[in-house]
Amino acid sequence: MTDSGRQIACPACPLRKRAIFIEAVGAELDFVSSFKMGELHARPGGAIYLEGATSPHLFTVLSGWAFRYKSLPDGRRQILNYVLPGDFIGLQATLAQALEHGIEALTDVRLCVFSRDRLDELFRNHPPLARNLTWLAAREERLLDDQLLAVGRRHARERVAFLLWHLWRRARESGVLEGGALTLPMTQQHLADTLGMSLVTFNKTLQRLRTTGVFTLADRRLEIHDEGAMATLAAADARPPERRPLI
Amino acid sequence: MTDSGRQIACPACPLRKRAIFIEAVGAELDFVSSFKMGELHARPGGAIYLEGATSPHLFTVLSGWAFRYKSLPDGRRQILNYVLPGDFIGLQATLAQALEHGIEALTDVRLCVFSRDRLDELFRNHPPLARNLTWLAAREERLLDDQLLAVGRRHARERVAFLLWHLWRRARESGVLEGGALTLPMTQQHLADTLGMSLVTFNKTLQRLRTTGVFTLADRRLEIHDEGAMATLAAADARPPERRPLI
DNA sequence: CGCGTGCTTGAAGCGGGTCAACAACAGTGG
DNA sequence: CCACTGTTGTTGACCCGCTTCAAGCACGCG
Repeated sequence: MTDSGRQIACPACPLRKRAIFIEAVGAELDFVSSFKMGELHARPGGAIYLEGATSPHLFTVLSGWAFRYKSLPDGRRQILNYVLPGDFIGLQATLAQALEHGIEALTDVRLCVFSRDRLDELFRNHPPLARNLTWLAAREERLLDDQLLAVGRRHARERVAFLLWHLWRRARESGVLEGGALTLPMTQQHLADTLGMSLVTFNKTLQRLRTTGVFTLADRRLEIHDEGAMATLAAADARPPERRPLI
Repeated sequence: MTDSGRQIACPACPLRKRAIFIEAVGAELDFVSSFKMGELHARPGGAIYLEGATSPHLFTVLSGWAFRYKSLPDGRRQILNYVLPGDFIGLQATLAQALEHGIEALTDVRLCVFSRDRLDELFRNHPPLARNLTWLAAREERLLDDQLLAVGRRHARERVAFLLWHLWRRARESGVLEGGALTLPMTQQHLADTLGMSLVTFNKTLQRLRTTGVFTLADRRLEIHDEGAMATLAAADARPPERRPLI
């Protein structure tokens, strides 16, 4: 993880142009600009947060993919969620306490760095931003609810379909779909660890799903041809994406 | 779900006396008092939130147990978390959107009712309370992280031990331990649905765990004799409970 | 007394886990 | 230039843990 040279000023942030993000008003944008301490660059495989460590920083992802995980003493790992551009991370930890999860970069990741110390100021002087933070926390919670339902109660087929469908939708929302296709930055081991299954089972389930023709996935290039059919395979129901705040 | 007669004024709330809750200062306590619209009573098995419905209300649990769940179209159910006295619920839903999870009472539950409409006012005029809300959302998220790790990556033995240990600790924090024992308000079916396993497996795993003597569970009365050993069985590590805000 | 609910236990089957081997490929160093 | 190595994806064989099916028991209640 190294400091990056070029900095993007918040009002000029390319993310803000995306339709999914609710536009911010001037005063708040000014505060966010001043709230931003700098940028950080993480390389693939690098730790953004270390499990069990403490960090005085909060981040917004500018570009790239990462994942949030927890692990057991013997090495078993559960991936909790993926982190995409526009996502705000670090809120889960309370001030003095150690992080209970780690975050690791999957690609090159550029992050806006904020100081935890100035959260008070944010809450005091910028209620709308405070509300946005809470909204984002609630959103994260909804994602976890879904994920928990998948891991706990969906069959292997449904789980795999669900994850691909989920990633597809999130990638589209975050604007990282390239020409109607998604290049997945993670290995099948990551995906298996997300779904609480073994690598082998993931692969074999994927093979069987490929025969449905509902999607194609080759060389990590995912294309979903029939989103409705995919949702059916996943035993999931689609709600339209909500516009969300960007900190 | 019916209206209850007697009302407790927030400054006199018996929950506030508990050491686990951070004491509130006057101005905020006054606002919470005015924020509180009334009380609600739910009977065992009654719905506090209906999956897929909308509700203009937020709640703090005054007494009793409930659980948060999601289900699949064919009836498979995943219990996401349990709700105990002092817990704040309803934040997960955004303003206009339908609730994506349900909450059902396990015992008689008394709830403080708040209006979602006045959240804006809370954020605008009471930054410390806003911060508390965010803190509580982050806490809920940490609980879900743990739960997801358990369901996804723990073995059946560890899962069952983990859940009992988890409930024990939360019950103690919320002050619902009676004479060093916890009377569980849920059936084994609930517990199995929490852990993403079948009722039969839960029961058989429980039988095997009973022989360790680390805890006793009979007639729904749980007693953990050696908390450290229990944590080992659960492949969990204990952090001391944190004091938390009460809305 | 009869019924419903929850707990317990046995038997049988299968879904997913583990072990193992190999192919494809990229990176490295001789 | 080409072995050598490590990573990722793929597939087969085998087995165990968990699920499903089934039945019996205890208890509370109308």
